[in-house]
Amino acid sequence: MALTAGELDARHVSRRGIESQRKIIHAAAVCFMRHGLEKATVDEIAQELGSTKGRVYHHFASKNEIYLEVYRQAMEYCFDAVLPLLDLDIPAPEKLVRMATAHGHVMMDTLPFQRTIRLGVDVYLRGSATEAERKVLSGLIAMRNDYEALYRTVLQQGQSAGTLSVPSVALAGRMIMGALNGLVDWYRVRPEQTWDDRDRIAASLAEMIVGGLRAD
Amino acid sequence: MALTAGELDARHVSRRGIESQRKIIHAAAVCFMRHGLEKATVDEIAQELGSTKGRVYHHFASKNEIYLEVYRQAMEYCFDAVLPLLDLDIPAPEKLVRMATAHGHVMMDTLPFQRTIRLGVDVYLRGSATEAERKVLSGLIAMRNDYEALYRTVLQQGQSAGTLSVPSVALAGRMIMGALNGLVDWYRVRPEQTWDDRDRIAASLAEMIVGGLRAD
DNA sequence: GTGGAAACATACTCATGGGAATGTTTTTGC
DNA sequence: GCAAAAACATTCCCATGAGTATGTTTCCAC
Repeated sequence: MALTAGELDARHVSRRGIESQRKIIHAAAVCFMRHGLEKATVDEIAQELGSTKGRVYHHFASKNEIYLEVYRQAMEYCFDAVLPLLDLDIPAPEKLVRMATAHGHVMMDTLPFQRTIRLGVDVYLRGSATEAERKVLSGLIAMRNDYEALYRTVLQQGQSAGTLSVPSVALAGRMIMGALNGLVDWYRVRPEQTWDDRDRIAASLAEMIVGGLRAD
Repeated sequence: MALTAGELDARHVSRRGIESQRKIIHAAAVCFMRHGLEKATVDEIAQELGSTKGRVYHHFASKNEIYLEVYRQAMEYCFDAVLPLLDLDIPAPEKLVRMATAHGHVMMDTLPFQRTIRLGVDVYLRGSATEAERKVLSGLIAMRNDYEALYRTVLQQGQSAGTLSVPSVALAGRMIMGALNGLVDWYRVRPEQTWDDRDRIAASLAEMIVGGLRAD
């Protein structure tokens, strides 16, 4: 399931090259967030790096490939933040709140990446993608589904344990994802904002979301 | 606040012309949903109508103008469905559930329009828009905010009446919108689906969302 | 220290699609 | 019923931006 970086293209190995790739991905995410997937040009991404197109196309075969890598990175951020929480030995409602809070943090901390995903998702790449690219995209969409499944698992556990009252696990999962991902639509980074400020947002949001699912 | 159709351009008046505009808007929404805002070409929109570019550009000055009109239409669908419910003399929690359910229905019934909004929102039009177009966009964004304010009003009423427990009205409003609008990301139209099926989705979703805000 | 490959920059090609210009038909006001 | 304006269709222009080809420089292996 885990798609290793560079699946489309196994040329790059050097340490410096990897670092350059990372920077390109990050610059691309910022540009995608600013101007959208199409309006953001490869030249602009290069400029964001204080560089030129040549550098970008040396590391990536196409703009699509860059987008896919941003997508993958965004998903990895989510998994890294939430996976550890699954092992916690706490009641399902509390675990859900913890997971949702963590997800909220990721949304705010990696905003350009998460925003990029929302901008196109499946609609981008339609037609104008190679067969290989489409396969990678399918894998990423599956990855996203796997991520949502983490929440459904806990929902199911809570339902079985009687700590949660969930009419439809699938629908509840959708609801949770929607409410949390909505963050990227309205959250704006403010320099003076502290971690505590963001934590209040994430925790409060998580509590409201899970609150509607608690068994009373 | 209410922006009348054709604000950008007051040429069109005839009954037939209006009808043609409506069809163009609808075809555009479908195309935008299918291929995204940029990938959807004006030629494709025309083809969706069984027509050509000439027709489209006779009624609209630019592709941007079409997008703005789709946006406005989407918002009108929302207002039309929810505004009447505000006069209902029922407790805030119940009213919220009714509003949320109605909104859910609109999301599913006018999917192409609602999906189009999410595809670009503020990010689309950046730079490549005339001053007039940007002003219209500002109005539409304000309209969207006014819509969310409807929910905040009821939230505040419930808070005051003690029927709701809302730590942050602003945040709760965001949460509700996010959870409901998320519908357009995963909902797929199925021919065999009845109104009752959709109502179960909308009602169940609404109940989960508001459930977390009830005063216990 | 030198050959060669990786890591870029520079300069080009070329398809695409928005929009304008222009022609043709249909409708409508009088 | 006849101008004339609206409602289209057809054709063309041209800016834009993805991708390529070809340099030039930097880095590392040996």
